[in-house]
Parts: sequence; structure tokens; C-alpha cells
Amino acid sequence: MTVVWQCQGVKPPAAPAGAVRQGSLRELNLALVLGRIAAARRPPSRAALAAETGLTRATVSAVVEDLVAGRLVTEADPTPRAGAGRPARGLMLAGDGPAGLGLEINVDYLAACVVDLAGQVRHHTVHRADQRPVSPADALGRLAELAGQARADADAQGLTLAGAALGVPGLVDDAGRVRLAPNLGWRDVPVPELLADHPPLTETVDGVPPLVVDNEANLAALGELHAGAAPGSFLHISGEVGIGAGIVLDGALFRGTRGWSGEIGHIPVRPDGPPCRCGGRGCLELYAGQEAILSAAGLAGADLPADRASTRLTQLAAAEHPAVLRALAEAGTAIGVTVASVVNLLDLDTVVLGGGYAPLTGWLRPPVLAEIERRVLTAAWSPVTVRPATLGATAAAVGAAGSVVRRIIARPGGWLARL
Amino acid sequence: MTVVWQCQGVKPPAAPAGAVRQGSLRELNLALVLGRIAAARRPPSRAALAAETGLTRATVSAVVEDLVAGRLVTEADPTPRAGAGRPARGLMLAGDGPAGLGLEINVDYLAACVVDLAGQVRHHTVHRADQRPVSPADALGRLAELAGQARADADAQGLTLAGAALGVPGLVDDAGRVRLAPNLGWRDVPVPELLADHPPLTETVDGVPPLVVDNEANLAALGELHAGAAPGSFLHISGEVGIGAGIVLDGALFRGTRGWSGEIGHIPVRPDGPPCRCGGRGCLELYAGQEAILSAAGLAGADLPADRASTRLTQLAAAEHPAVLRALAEAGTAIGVTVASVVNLLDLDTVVLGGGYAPLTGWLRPPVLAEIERRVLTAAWSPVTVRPATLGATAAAVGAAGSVVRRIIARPGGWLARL
DNA sequence: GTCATTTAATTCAACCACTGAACAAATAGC
DNA sequence: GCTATTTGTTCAGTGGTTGAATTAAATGAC
Repeated sequence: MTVVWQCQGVKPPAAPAGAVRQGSLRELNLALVLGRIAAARRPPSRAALAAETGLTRATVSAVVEDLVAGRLVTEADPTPRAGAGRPARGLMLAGDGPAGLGLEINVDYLAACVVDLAGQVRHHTVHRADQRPVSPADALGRLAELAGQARADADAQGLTLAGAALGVPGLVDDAGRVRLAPNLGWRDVPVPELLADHPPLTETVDGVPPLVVDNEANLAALGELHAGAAPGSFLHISGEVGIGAGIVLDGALFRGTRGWSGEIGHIPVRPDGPPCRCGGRGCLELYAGQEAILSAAGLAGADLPADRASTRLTQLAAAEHPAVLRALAEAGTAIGVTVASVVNLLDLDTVVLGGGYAPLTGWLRPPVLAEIERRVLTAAWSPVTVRPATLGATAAAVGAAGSVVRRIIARPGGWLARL
Repeated sequence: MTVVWQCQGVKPPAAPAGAVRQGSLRELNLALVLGRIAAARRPPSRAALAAETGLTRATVSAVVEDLVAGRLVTEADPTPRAGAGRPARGLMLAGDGPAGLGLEINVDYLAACVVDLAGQVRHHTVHRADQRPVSPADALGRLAELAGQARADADAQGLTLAGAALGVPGLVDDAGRVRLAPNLGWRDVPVPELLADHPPLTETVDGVPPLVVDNEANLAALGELHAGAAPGSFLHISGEVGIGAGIVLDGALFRGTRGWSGEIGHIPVRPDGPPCRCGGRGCLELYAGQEAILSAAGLAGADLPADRASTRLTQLAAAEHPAVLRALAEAGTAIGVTVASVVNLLDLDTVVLGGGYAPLTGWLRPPVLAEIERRVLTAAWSPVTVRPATLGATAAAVGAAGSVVRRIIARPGGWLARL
């Protein structure tokens, strides 16, 4: 039996019942200690970990021994600091252990990247090409080639790929099928089946890396979460051709009942506004989508490659092009109205502008903040921060790869048992 | 040292670090088994619990012994069912152990109730009176009297109050202060301090019942969650004088960064609509709040007691009063636009209409569903259910009391250690 | 240069809670 | 009455944490 390409969709196949058996104790403490090591700014010592977790130093030592044996943690060579007493040996995530493969299909490019346990991007390829005229099978075939290169590069660097995640700009169901990707023109595309034939992905070094297919905006939000500066809860808005959002609540991505949360682009801004192709009226996308901004700026027919649109807008805005400034102000107001709804509903204190919006933050932020201040009941006591994404256009691919290694950090038991 | 009235606000005082010490194992399994007993439809046997949790029968027996000793669980006297073999002894939540005290201040009434571990309402008092002209201190004083009666009644029934929760129709901060309750006319009311002087609440039987102050809509949603039929995630909309919502995600109330989530009443429906007293424009409350509906139905000057308004509307709607039907259709459309935003954002599959909306569900549901179907991208594959709340106007008080006992069920270790 | 001081990490007996198997209890069916 | 069947308990065994004692490795005072 060689199931070469296990694939799953957004929702994990059902959380284990939660029975705390005997061995779970160790498993939980492995996760606890590894999580602390991952979250620490500088390599902590065993003693420091014991102090902050409340575990005994003896226990921490035993746990760390397991983690080191499993290539998840290494001791920092240079002694981190000295005071008076035996110097501590710092612990940090291993850079040569498991790594994650991140893939992305978007309207105008394909991307693949490899991220190691420490969060470093060890490989990154982007293939720029409009995917709309390409069939799903061909697009996935091309992506498989990129994945093959990424795998080879990872092997060469001594990394072990522990899994893969694929981001697509659309709705993904439990089985990994793309139900609908409007801007890509996909409908009911069975991604796992189409990928099953491609050797570069199925030939695995050891063990099978399962693939998770997820929404691109969700993965971008995860990328932003792991990129550090982000707090526990925030809304990440990806302004691509469509507008998607990832919702991070208390440090975890919120996916919704069926994994289709974050469809912020179709939140009604003006219920009686112009019809949207989604069937509704006055959706946000009609006011703040890429096409809407370009059209309002008088650049509608310019026929820009999609990935250039954001750059071009930034240039023109920086040059104080009046129509562009007006278009961005209008888009910002529409985004602000929507964000005000979200903040009223969820009481978030941070909004991250990602994707094509990131470089435009300087112009979008003022109208967004203005609407928040007008419309959010609690704005007076609870200021909302609006900031650009720190990862650029690569957020989704990096987030995808990061989600793989984060899963190992969150539950190292599985990885260690594999040995 | 007699801190007589420990009080806290919405957010728990910081989750424990999550260290899994030795004893935690037992604590986790106590919670696991107790949770299963609470969730079961009919009293399960120890063997059945072992089967579904994955624990050994030996372990389950030991855990159950602890739970029975702590008066959290009792054996069901009548053998639940027989097949062939030794008859099972059913286990159920104890009705004579800890209980929760629930309090509520609303615009036109005060309420107190006691709920036992099994979820039964063992005491319930409502004091109908408009609280707007009453000072916060006097209102809380009157509430303390109700609480005293409730405590006496609980004692008489052999129940031990394990804590109390108070719902208010406004924003509550971490310290239990009411920052703003617009419809009550409260601003910066230090509830804990005002309650500290009232003996009926401070005289405790054994130990101090800490008080949690929370938003009324949040507690109503919790009440609905525990009342059973509700699934893992839903939006509960409380249509009182104001409109609030409680968001339940994966079986847990989502409170937001500062505990101020669910301010759905001030989500903009028409961004350029009439000004709202919150400072925004076109807020939902202007279209679907109680006053808005009454005014649209031509009943504006009728000077109904607030608690009668909903009943009156229901009667007139049942009599097919044209203006009322029109008003409800308009309100339903506004609610539907807002709910569509929420569903697009969170991918929820259930919306519960509570408070004054509950009896009006028959008239509100069609327009709400119509807007959802028009505006929610995923509506085609993911039908949304709109249903009335099963608890009536008592939802918040019952939910408040229920939140106390639910906390014990979720973490029984604390209660057992208290013995 | 030696030694007390200090902090880090490991070792080891004790203990707690779960495991698995054997056993006792209680009923239905024959 | 006997067997089959299922429930619940007892008990030795084991994994993992605990806490104290011990070893390790540095600084600083004299």
C-alpha cells in the first residue's frame, strides 16, 4: 500500500476525543516546552524554561533530551550570556530538522517555498504567469514542477519535508476540492486527484508529506501571525484581485463551520449599490477591489499585468496623482465601513493590510481609521491599529509552509513518534 | 482579611500557563468524564464512558469516585436500561451540589435566578420596573435584595452557591465596571464597589462566591448554548431596546480582545443613513431596534412599557396589521443585511433570534433568509438556519447562572480541591 | 592561585495516575 | 441451575513527574 499523496482540506479530520492517556502527559509537555522555545526572543536555558512553565528542572531536562534527539531543538553554540555561576546552554529550534513546503496558486503567479522549523525561508520560487487562461490541470502540473525543485533544494540543504500546504484564492472544501475560485475561473476542481499523478510531489524522501489545501487569505494571515509582530487577535485583509480576509483569534486562525470564513469582499457596503457578480449588491469588492480602484483612478483600460497594478498605484499615489488619491480615499472609506462592522462584531484591536494593500497603507489608513472612529462604539477606549503586512506578496506561500512547521511545534509528539 | 466580594470583569485573570504537572492528568480526566456525563442525553454507565473517552474502565471508575465524593455526580437510581449482563449504573449530574447565581439588570426589569449543576432552574425572580430613572446604586441595592432571597432559597434547597454572574446591557471592563450602558443611561459605574456594601450578597455560606460581570447579550448566548439544541457555533441576536449579539464559536463564547464583541447594533447598514446617537450613521439599531420598529409600525407615541412592546407587536402581526407587517419586513431586511455580513465573515451556519425578536421570528425569518441567500457567497452549499431562542426573556439571567455551573463542569478540579 | 559563592544541569528514590488483566457481581436466556 | 454476557473493582506494573541531593562550570574575593 502506497498512498503516495494523502491530501486533506481545510478542516482537520476530527479532533481526537481529548482523552488524556498516560503518555499524553509527555506529549503535552513536549508541546509546552517546544512552544516556549519557539516563542522566546533569545535561546532560553533549561532552568529558565522550568521557571516559566512551572515544571521541574528535571522534567524540563528530560523533555529537552527528547526534543534534541528528535532534531527539533539544538543547543546554541555560543553561550548566550554570563553573570555569575555556571553558564546556561541556550536552546533554539533546529534549523536542520523538519521543514514545511508551501505552495500557492494565484491569479497571476505560482509560488513555492520551503520554511524551516525556525521560520527561515530556505527556498523560494515564483513563476509569474497569468493562470486564468491555463487549465487547472496544467496549472497544477506547473506547480508540481516548482514543488519538485523546492523538494530537491530542501534535500540538498539536509532538510526533511514534513508536509505541504497549498493556498488557492477560493473556497476549499473538506476534501481539498476547490469549490469556487471566482477570480481564477475555477469551479469544482479536484486538486488532490489532479496532483496525484505528478511524480515530483509523490516521490517522497521518507514517509508521505500530507498536503493541506487552504484558502490563500487564511494562509497569508497565518504567515503574518508567525512573522512575529502580530498580537493574539487580528484581521488580515488580502487585497488581491478579490478581497479576502484571515481572522486570527487568540493566536489561532478561525476558519468557521466549513472553513469558509473571511469572505470580506462580499460584505455589503451599500445594500442597494450596484450588482456584484456574486449575486449581491454593493459588495466591498465593488468599491475597494483592484479593478474598482483602477477604474476609479481612470486606469481601467490600462491593461496592467495584475501584479503590477499595486506597484503602479503606489507610484502614482506617491506622485500625488489626484485621481489616484481620490480613488484610494474612496476605497479606504469602503474598507473602513467594513472594518468598522468587523470591529464592532469581534472587538479586534489590530487590522493588517496585506497583499496589494500593504504598499498602499499610507493612503488607505487615514480613511479606514476615520470610519472606525466614527462607527465603532468602543473606539474611544479601545484604539484600533491599522498597519501594513510585514510579509509582502509572498505571505500566502510563506504562511503555507509556516503552517506545516507550526503544526509540528504545536504537536511534536507525532513527529517524534515517526522516528 | 475578609475580602467579602471578589469581583472580576469579563476576561478571566489570565489563563494559567498551561504547565502539565503530574496532578493535571487527573484534573483533565475529571473534566473529560464530567463533560461527557453533562453532554449525554441519558445517564451513561462507567463502561460507556470508558468506551467513548478511550480511558480504561479502571480509570473511569476512579475518576467517577472522585466526582461522586465531590457531590458533582450521582448514580441514577432507576437502572437506565437492561439487555443481557450486569445492569449498568447510570451517572448523572448531581442536583444537590454546587449551583450558580445569575443576576440581570436590564432597562425594564431586574432578575435573579439559581441554576443547579444539571441545568435546572431552581429559583427565579423578576422585579419589573423601569431602571432608567433609578440611580445605579439604588438599582444594584434592589438587585442585592433579590440576590439575598435567591441565596436563602438555594440554601433551603440544600444547594451550595459556587459563584455568581451579573449581566448588564452594556460594555463591561476587566474590573467589572460598566463603561457604558446607553439604553440604561449608565456610564462608568463601579459595580463591584457599589455591591460591596450589601450584606445579602457578602454573607456567604462557605467561601466567597466571586462575581463576574458580563454583557447581557453574551450571557444570553451562553444560556442558549447550554439550553441544548444549539450547535457548536452560532450567532445569538438579542433584540431588546438595543441590539446586542453573543458569538459562540466551537462551543465557547468569543469575547474579543477587551470583552466588547457583539456590538451588532452599531454595524452600519446604510453608511450614509440617518445619524445614530453612537456617532455613526445608518446603524442597524436605527432600522431594527425596538423603537425603530414601533415607529415604523405607527406605534411610536403609544408609550408602551418596554417589556410589552414585543408582545404587542406579536399580537398585531398575528392579526396581520399591515403597518406592523411592513415594519417587521423592513427590520428583517436590515437584520438580514447585517447577518449576511457576519456569515460572510465567520461562516456560521446558525443564527438564533433572541430577546424581543424570539416571538417575532415567524415574520423576521423570511426577509433575513432572503438577504442571506442573496448576499452570502457560500449560501448555495452552506444553508444557514435561522431559529428563535428557546429561552425566553430569561435567557441572560439563566445564562449567567449557567455560566457559573458550566465553569465547574469545565474545570472541576477547583471545586473538588475546595473540599 | 585558591576557595567560597552562585547558577545550571543531572541523577535517583519516591510517588501519582493510568494500564491491562484477572476477578467479582449481577442479570438474561436456556 | 448453568452459561453467556456485560458491568464494575482490585491489583501488580509502568511511565512520567517530583523534590532533594549531587555534579558541573563559571565569577569574584582574598
